Amino acid sequence: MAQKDLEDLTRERLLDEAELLFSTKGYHAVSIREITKATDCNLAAVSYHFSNKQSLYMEVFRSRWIPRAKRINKFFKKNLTDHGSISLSTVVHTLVQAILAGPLADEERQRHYQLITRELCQPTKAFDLLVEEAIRPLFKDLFNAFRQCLPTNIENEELALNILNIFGMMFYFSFACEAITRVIGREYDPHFNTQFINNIIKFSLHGLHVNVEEA
Amino acid sequence: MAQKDLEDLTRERLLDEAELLFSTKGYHAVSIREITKATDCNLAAVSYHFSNKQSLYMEVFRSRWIPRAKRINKFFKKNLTDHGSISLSTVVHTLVQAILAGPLADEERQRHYQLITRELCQPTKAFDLLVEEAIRPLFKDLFNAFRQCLPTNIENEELALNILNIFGMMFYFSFACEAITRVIGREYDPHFNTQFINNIIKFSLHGLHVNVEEA
DNA sequence: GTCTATAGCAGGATAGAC
DNA sequence: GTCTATCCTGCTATAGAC
Repeated sequence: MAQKDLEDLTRERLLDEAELLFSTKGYHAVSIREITKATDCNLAAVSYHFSNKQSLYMEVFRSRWIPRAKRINKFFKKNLTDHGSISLSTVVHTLVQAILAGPLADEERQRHYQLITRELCQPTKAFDLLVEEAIRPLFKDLFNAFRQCLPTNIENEELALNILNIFGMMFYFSFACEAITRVIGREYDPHFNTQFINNIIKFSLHGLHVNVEEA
Repeated sequence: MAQKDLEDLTRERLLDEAELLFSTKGYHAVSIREITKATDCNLAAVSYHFSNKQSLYMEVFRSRWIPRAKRINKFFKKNLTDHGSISLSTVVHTLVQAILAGPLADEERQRHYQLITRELCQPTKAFDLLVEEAIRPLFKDLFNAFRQCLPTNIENEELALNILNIFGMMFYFSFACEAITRVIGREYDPHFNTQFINNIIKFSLHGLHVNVEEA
């Protein structure tokens, strides 16, 4: 049993370090040597636990990224139903909070969105998994939620584009944070965080082109 | 003279192929062998013309990316001044058209924004160059243009965030086009292009929270 | 300026001891 | 399950012929 724990521990720590390194540097810029060194274990451990580098990469998504995405989706759904009536303002607030504040710590969030941004830029077979397991379900929930509080004359295609717009803004502030810091000269301190989160909410609410009262 | 042209030709073709490969696969995923093979020239040509791989990468930005960004900036400024009075609608239309339609062909645009997305995700020293030569100048022009047509009670910080929002949406549709196609099941045909461009313009105009008439 | 040849190294993967 | 030792491929970079 103690042996079993130890196995798992090495395996889990490999996944943690791999995710961190893959997200910050990208798949090809990271070597197995670097990962095992950071994990403080032997080079052969990757082969033993995951058989090869590519499978380790996939496993990072399977056992780290997707469960985290599901937590976010659940957080969104729960907070939405906790509100009695679903208004547009509620949906947007809940969505943006789930993605940009939500259940993730700041570094965890950055890792999460840098990983998917690399896949968005150049999808691999990992992306198919994400779409099926996490992206499409969230998209579907969002679609239904918005449908309940937007005028019925808005077409499906326009609604889809508007949802993509909101994700565009949220992703941008997540994956490009180092670059944004350099350009506008502000750190992502808690004050700035709430500032751009509120700004995205406000921008999205008006962007959706419906006059709404403050929630 | 013919000799000189030939030199330049190899050098230029290397830059073209390098940009294409770096943008689609990322720096580390591309080897000099792959670049020279695609250029149909010798492996040593990179060393001769650029001394090493890193310098070739930098030169792609210096001689390809930045001139293209300057063309876009010029396109924006020219079209803006061609309109007599500067309204908010004009600024947003002109910006979005410059970035998403503008002077670039479709593949060229995708290359352009995939390259910078990789730098946004994980800035290298190339990014400092881009900020100085292209990003800050455009940002400054945009700031001035918006200042002329937005109520003066909007703070600088909010305006900056709103500009970033718009860029977030525009970048997203550019670099993630393959992923978006997979998720929503639509190709980037000319019809879809105009559709999402118009959607971003509309969303941005309302997002900026000022009631505007159609231009 | 272009090419061949090669030095020298880092990477992924695996066999086999413990 | 962990580790050492090693194979082998593919990379960057360069020396030197043409």
